[in-house]
Amino acid sequence: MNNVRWLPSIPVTRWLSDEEQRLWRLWITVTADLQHRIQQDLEASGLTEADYEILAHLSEAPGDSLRMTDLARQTLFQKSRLTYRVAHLETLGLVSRQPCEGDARGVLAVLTKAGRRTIEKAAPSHVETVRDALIDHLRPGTRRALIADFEAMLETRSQKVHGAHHH
Amino acid sequence: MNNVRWLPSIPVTRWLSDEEQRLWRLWITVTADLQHRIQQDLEASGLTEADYEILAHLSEAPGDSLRMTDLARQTLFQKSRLTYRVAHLETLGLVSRQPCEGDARGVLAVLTKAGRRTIEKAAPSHVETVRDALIDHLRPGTRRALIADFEAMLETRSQKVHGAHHH
DNA sequence: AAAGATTGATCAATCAATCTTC
DNA sequence: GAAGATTGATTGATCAATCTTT
Repeated sequence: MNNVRWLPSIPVTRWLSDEEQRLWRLWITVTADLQHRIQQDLEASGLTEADYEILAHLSEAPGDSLRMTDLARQTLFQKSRLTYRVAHLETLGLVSRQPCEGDARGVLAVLTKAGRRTIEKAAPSHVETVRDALIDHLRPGTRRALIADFEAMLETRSQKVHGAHHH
Repeated sequence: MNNVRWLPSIPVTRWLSDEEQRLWRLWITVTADLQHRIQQDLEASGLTEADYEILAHLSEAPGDSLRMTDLARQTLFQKSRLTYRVAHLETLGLVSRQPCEGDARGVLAVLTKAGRRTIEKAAPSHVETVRDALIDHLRPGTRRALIADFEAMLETRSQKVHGAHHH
């Protein structure tokens, strides 16, 4: 697998070129600004970014519900974080917890009617924020190039992970 | 300034197209993964992402030092967050606080020798992580396109902010 | 024992005061 | 009073147990 292992192993740091440096700084700025504006926008609905993500995933799930583990996978949250956030959403009346049919260990997080109203009310301005802070500023060519590079990147990654399993 | 203000103001939500949606999901995934791997990598040096940023900015500043306010501006941190993080770095012996010449209100954060050793030790693998989780996966054309779009975006933004000042 | 989920303790981030110096 | 910086209180995130069911 490691086809250069017989070459002298000199740990040379490949520092960023001026252009790469510039891109990295811009990336940091744009990302920070994007996140900040998303948070600002969601304040009007009394939601955090994490809360919005949870509600969004539930609203797209069949039966407006998901098991905690599946929801954790989709949102990329840790289990404990999800537990705390869902508990919070429950106090707001936006989500309810229900026992899981056929598996007494499981817990189903279900979007309530108030939860659906909330996410549907918050969504338009959230999308507008994402557009205004990112998407609308990327030209069609940039979008296509990014999608291609990102997908190739994730493809490489999943192959690496898969490859690591049978060493 | 608002050249469409005489048009009927129908608040139509411009939902994301399939391609835009795909890009946005990829962006979220890539960004989350990038951040996660940066954190993982810095653990070896006992630093958080925030700590690294602070040390990095200090190491590039003249005299290895910056006033708290300036450091906050550069890192995009809030003042109180910076106070807590610098206090922590001080307990680690990586930064020291010194009174500010000529302005008794100011506090100078100064990189110590241990601080410089730490950042110089952490930097190579940090850069490698940034490359491996992002930069190296963007083709030259994608990089140029991104830089152009990002810069145009920030330019637009600063004009808007500037314009808002003399309403 | 492994999977699903929660809890307690700890650390980090945020917001609204507060304090000092300009 | 405004700028520079810190503090206290609160909320959020994380990690290592813990508990139950499979």
